[in-house]
Amino acid sequence: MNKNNTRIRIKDIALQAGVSVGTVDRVLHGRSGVSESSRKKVEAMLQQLDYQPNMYASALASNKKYLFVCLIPSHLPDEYWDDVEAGCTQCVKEYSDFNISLSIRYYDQYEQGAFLTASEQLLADHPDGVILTPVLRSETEQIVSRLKAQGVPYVFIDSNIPELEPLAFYGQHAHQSGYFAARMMSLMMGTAKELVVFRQIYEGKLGSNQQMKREQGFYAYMQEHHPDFILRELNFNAKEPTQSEAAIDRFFQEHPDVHFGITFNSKAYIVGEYMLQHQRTDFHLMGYDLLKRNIRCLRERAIDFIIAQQPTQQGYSCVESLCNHLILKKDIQPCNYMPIALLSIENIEFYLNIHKKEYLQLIV
Amino acid sequence: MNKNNTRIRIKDIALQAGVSVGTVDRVLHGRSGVSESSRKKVEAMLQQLDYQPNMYASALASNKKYLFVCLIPSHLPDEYWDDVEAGCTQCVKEYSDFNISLSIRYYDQYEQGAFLTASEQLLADHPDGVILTPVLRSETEQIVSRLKAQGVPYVFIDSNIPELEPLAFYGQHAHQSGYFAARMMSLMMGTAKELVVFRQIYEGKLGSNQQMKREQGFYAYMQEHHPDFILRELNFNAKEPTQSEAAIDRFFQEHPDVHFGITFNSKAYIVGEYMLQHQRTDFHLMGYDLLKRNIRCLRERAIDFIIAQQPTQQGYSCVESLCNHLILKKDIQPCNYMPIALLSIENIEFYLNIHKKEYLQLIV
DNA sequence: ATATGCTTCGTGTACGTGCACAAAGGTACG
DNA sequence: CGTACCTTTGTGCACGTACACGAAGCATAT
Repeated sequence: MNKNNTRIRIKDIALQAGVSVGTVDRVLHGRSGVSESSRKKVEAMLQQLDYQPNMYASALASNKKYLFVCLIPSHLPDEYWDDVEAGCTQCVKEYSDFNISLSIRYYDQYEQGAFLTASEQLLADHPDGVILTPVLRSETEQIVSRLKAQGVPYVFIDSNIPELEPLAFYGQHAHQSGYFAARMMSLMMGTAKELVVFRQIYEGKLGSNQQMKREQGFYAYMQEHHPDFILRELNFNAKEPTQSEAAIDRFFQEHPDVHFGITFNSKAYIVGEYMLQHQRTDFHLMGYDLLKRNIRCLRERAIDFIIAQQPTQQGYSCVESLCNHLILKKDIQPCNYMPIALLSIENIEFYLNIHKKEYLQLIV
Repeated sequence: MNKNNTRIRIKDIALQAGVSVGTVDRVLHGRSGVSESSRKKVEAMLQQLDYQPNMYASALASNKKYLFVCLIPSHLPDEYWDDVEAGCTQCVKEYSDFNISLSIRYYDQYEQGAFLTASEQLLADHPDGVILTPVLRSETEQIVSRLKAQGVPYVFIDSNIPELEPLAFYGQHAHQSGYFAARMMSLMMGTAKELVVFRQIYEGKLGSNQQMKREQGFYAYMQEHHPDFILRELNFNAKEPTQSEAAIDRFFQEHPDVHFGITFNSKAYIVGEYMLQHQRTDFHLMGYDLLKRNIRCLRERAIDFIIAQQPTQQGYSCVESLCNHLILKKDIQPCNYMPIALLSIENIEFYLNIHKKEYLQLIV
C-alpha cells in the first residue's frame, strides 16, 4: 500500500523505473536477460515502493497444479491419525482455488519395510510437497535425501528430526507434555503417593518415540518434585485387547490402594471403560488424545483429564505450510510446537468446537 | 474438480449449457435479464458439475476495496486489547491481497457516552464490515440497528449479545471458564478450605460483564462441590493502584491462614508481584490473561495458573470472518467460543509460541 | 554492405471472473 | 413495413501477474 491506499503493482514499478513490465518481471523472478543498469533501477524501485506481489493474481497466472502427498500409518476410524488426515483434507479444500490436490498414502507401522515401500510409491507420484512422520531415523533419512535432491519440500508431522531439516515441523513437545501431565497428576493426587502407569506392549516394544518421551517427562517431574511417590506399571498386551480386563482385575487385587493412573498412549478408554463397567468412581485417570471413546469417558467422569495435541490442527498446518511456501512464497517457521492443552469435562466442549463441530453440545 | 482433475470454470458451464459466459454470470449473481429456459439449463449444469467459483479470480476481477472498522476500548500497551488489536492487524496483513484495510477506533470505556460518540465516527467511515464489543446493551443496540439497515455486517468480540444477531461472535464462555477455574483451584487447594477473591472496584462497579460471569461460574462450582469452603474477598480501588500493597498487607494480617487466591480480571500480577517482593512462596494464585507482567509472575512461580482467552486469535478470527463472508462468500459459524486454556509454567511456552513469537524460550 | 549471433527489452496473450456495452431477437404500434 | 422499445444474449475489456515471442540494438564475421 502506498499513501493513496492503492496497492503497488508491477506496472507501477515499471513506470517509475522507466522499463517495461517484462523487465520488472524478469528481475522479480531472477531470470536472465536484464542489463545491470536496468536491474539496479528496478531493484531500487521495488525497495523504495515496498512492492508486495499479489499472490492470488500470481497463482492465477501461473496456472500451475500442485500435488501434495501425505504418508501416514494406516489406521482405523476414530484414531489419532484419522484427525490428522481430516485436518489435511480440510486445508486442501480451503486452498482448492490454488489448484492443489492431496494424495494420502498409508503404511503398516508394525510391518518391517512398509514405510520404505510406501516411500517409493510416493516418489513415483512426483509430488510437489510431502508430509510424513519421521518414525525411524535411517529409513526417513533415505527418502528425505532423495526429496532434497529433487528440491521437493517435506514437512514432518507428530515427531521431529531437526537434523533432516524439514521445511517445517508440527507436533507436540512430548517430553514437556509428560512433565506437565505429572504436575497435574500430583495436584490431583493430593496426599496420595501411589499411582499406576498403563502401557501397551507390542512385540516387546513400548510404543512410539513420542509415547516414550512423554513417559520420560512424567518420570522426570516426579523424580524432581515427588521422589517419594510409588509408580507402578501395568503392561497390556496390545495384540490381545480381550485380556485387558483380566489384567486390570489382577492389578487391583494386588494393589487395591492405587487410585490414580495415566496412559501415555491414546488408549486411556480401556481403563476408563473398565471403571464405568465396574462402577468404580474412586479411580482417577489421565490420558492422551481426543478419541471418541476417550471423550465419552471424560464426559462420564471415568477420565479426569486428557491432554490433547491437536492432530487436526497439525494436519491443517502441514498442508498450509506447503501452500505458503510453494505458492504464496511466505517464510515458514521451521519448528512449531502445538499447545499442550489440558482438557476436563469443564472445558472440553470448547475444544471440540474448533475442529469437531459434530460433537458440539453447547453449554448455556 | 471433475474427473480430469481440472477445475470447472464458468466457461465450462456455459459450453455445457449452450449459453454464453455472460448468461452464466448473470445466473450466478442472480441478476436479471435471463430467460426462464436459460436459467434452468444453467442451474442444472451448475448443480451437475458442482461448480465452485475461483474466489481469488473473482476478487481480482471485482477489484473492490473493503474497509473494516474495529471499535475497542482505548488501552495501554501490554493490556488485553493490545493483543486483540495485534490479531486484527495481523489478519489484515495476511489478507492484504484482497484490498482490505482496517481502521481502529478507540473509546474510553469508563466515560459515559464515549462509545456512542465513537460509533458515530465509525458510521461516518462508511465501513464494509465492523468489529466491536457489545458492552452496554442499549448503546450497542442503537449502532447495530443502523448497521443492519445499511446491510453492513458486524462481528462481536469478547462478549456476545446473540439477540442482536451478529455475523459472528468470538470470545470465551466466561461463566464456564470460571467454573473450570474453580475445579483447578479446588485441586490445588488439597485439604485447605479457605481462599480469597481479589477484585478491582471502579466507582462502585465490579468490572466488566465477562469478569462478573467468571466469578459467578467460580462460585457456582464451589457451591456445588465444596459448599464448606470459605471464600473471602479483597476489593482493590482500581483508581488508586498505589494503595494495593497496603490493602494486601491488611488482608493477610487479618487472615494469615489464607494461602489461595484468584482474580477474575487480568491484574493477577498485582498480587503476584506483591508475593515476589515479600518473598512469599506459600501463596498460590490464579488469574486471567497473558499480560507480560502475568507471564513474568508465572515464570517466577508467583502465579500458579493463568487462564488464557486467546485475544490475538479472537481479533484474527473477527477480521477473517468478515473476509470470508464478504469476499469469499463462505458460511460463517455465528457463535465461536474460544478454548478455555489452562497455562502453567510447564506448558506456557507452547502457547506463546503461537502468537507472541518474541516471547519464545525454547525448551529443549 | 550484408549476414549472423548475442544481449536486452517490450508486447501480447493467458489465467478465471465481473461487468459494461452492444447485438440480436421479439413485440407492439403507427 | 418501418420504427421504437423491451428482453435476452453474446462479446470484450479489465483485474495483476507469468511467460512466450519477437523486435531492437550492437558487435563481429563474411
